[in-house]
Amino acid sequence: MSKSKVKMEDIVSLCKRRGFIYQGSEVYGGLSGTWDYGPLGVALKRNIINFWWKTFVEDRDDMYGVDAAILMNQKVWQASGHVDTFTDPLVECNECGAKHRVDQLGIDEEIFSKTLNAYNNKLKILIKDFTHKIREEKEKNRKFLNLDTSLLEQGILDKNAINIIKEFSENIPEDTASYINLERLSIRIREMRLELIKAKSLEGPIVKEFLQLTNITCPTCKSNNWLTPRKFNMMFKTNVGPVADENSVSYLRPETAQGIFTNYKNVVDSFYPDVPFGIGQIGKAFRNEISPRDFVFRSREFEQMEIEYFIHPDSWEKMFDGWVKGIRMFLKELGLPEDSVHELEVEEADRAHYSKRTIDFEFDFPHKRDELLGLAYRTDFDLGNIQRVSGKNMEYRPKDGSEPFVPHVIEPSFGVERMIVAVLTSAYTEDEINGEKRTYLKLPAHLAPVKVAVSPLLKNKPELVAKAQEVYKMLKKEYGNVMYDDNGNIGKRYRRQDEIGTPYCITIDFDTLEDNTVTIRDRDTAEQKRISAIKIKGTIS
RNA sequence: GCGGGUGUCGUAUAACGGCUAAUAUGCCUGCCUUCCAAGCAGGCGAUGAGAGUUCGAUUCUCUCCACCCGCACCA
Repeated sequence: MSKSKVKMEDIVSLCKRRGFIYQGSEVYGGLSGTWDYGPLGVALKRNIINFWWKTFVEDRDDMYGVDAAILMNQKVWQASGHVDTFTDPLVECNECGAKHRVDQLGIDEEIFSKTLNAYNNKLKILIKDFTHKIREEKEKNRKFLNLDTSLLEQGILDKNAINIIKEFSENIPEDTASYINLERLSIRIREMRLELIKAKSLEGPIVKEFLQLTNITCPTCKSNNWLTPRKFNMMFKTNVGPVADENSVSYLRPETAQGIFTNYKNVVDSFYPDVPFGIGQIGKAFRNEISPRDFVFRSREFEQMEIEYFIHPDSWEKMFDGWVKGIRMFLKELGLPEDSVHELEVEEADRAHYSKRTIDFEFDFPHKRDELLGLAYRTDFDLGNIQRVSGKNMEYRPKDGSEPFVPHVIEPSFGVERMIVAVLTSAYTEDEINGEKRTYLKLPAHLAPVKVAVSPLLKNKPELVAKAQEVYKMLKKEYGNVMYDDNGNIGKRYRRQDEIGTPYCITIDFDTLEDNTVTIRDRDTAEQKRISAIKIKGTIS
């Protein structure tokens, strides 16, 4: 597996030193998986985001933008399947401590299901026994209290038993052995009920026992000594409003896509675009990753740029190919070398069950080759779910009167942070100028945080400074991201600008005062041209 | 989450159970400098957090936090 020759630590160091990216909450010792953007980082990020938006939304006739709320109705995440699929049952190995997803340990489903049935039968027998014993106690006219009334409410006990217990529960209990036994039995029944419910989602003691008995071993250390499997939810949970109860539960969105699907109908109602059309969105998403890693590559708070492209199911292959081409072009303009980008067809077994085709675009990152973005054909899975759960019709009615249909979607999904790492990795370059090493960022000009730096050749010559200020102000007005730099000597300034990827440096010297020409220096070649000051705008792209 | 490693000025490194914690670079002020990190003078700036051992801890021990590597996990 290939990876970049650029070292992540060099990029991290440069990002910190030059004000691109800092550790989140750094003064307090940091917070795992969070990163803050400094002045140059936010500029780079904005440039990437804006370029994406322009390319895929603004410049196209078939695209619409939205910006949905991060907090959404909890039904969104039930309908999308995130409440289930983002709740992974994990089990920890008692020998080596490694954690594994229970559903990936190779459990035989048939045997497991039989086990659960057997357990359920055992439970039924206990309940029968319990009911029977309560009757006996009544006949002996014994009194008892504090039996678990939730068993009654859940309909586990039959009506007769309920009546019997109700009748006695308000009376003072007699302290008898049979009473204690009954109480124990009721607790046990409740426990078993709970265990059974948990086992169905692959957690709890039943699953633990099952793993031991069927001799399922730890993939890491091959031992068969497990702790009790429990759930790990990747979604950040919170409560909306002052009362923290089940109804107020919400989640920070783990992906932005749902904000698009939930607005699909709104956009159609407002604009009634012809199919195919797409909705694009850029925004933050949150995932409580088990282990954030590799600088900003995998963090707990990240930004996505996503499109849901709504199509007629008959045309999906053609549309899919169109997106592959569009993405290739986009990546090229970000300055990513073609031989560092790899398109990986995701096999059926590995892709989401609802996807008929997925391509991962991978990149040779400093840590390893890893996923940069994904392109997935999601069929009508999402709109279908919304239709089912909300009861609202999601069909699209073609203007030509042909058969209505629920549109299928093609989803290109970009991670902003991954783009940034990829762009920095591609841009990070070391070479030599006059025998001296230099480090510079070979950023495409349209992404550079500073587009052009303006310097007076000497800063103790007022006439040069005045002229340089004049040129600086003119360019600042035009481009915005222009820097005035009079630090140290001219060579130093060039190197500083090289390191932050400024493509052009303009120097005002004594000739400028005479014929109004300046020198413009190219970052990559370090070559200079002398041009008329009024032609600067036409020269820098 | 496990195992291993690391944590000292912004960055990269050094040192030490005790004296003012060093060097380079960067940064700030001033001087100088006619095109690729020149020079001079002055200055700012650090032992991740907490506890313990000790007369004294940046150094030893423990806990926590963060990052890096491997494993595992990951639309």
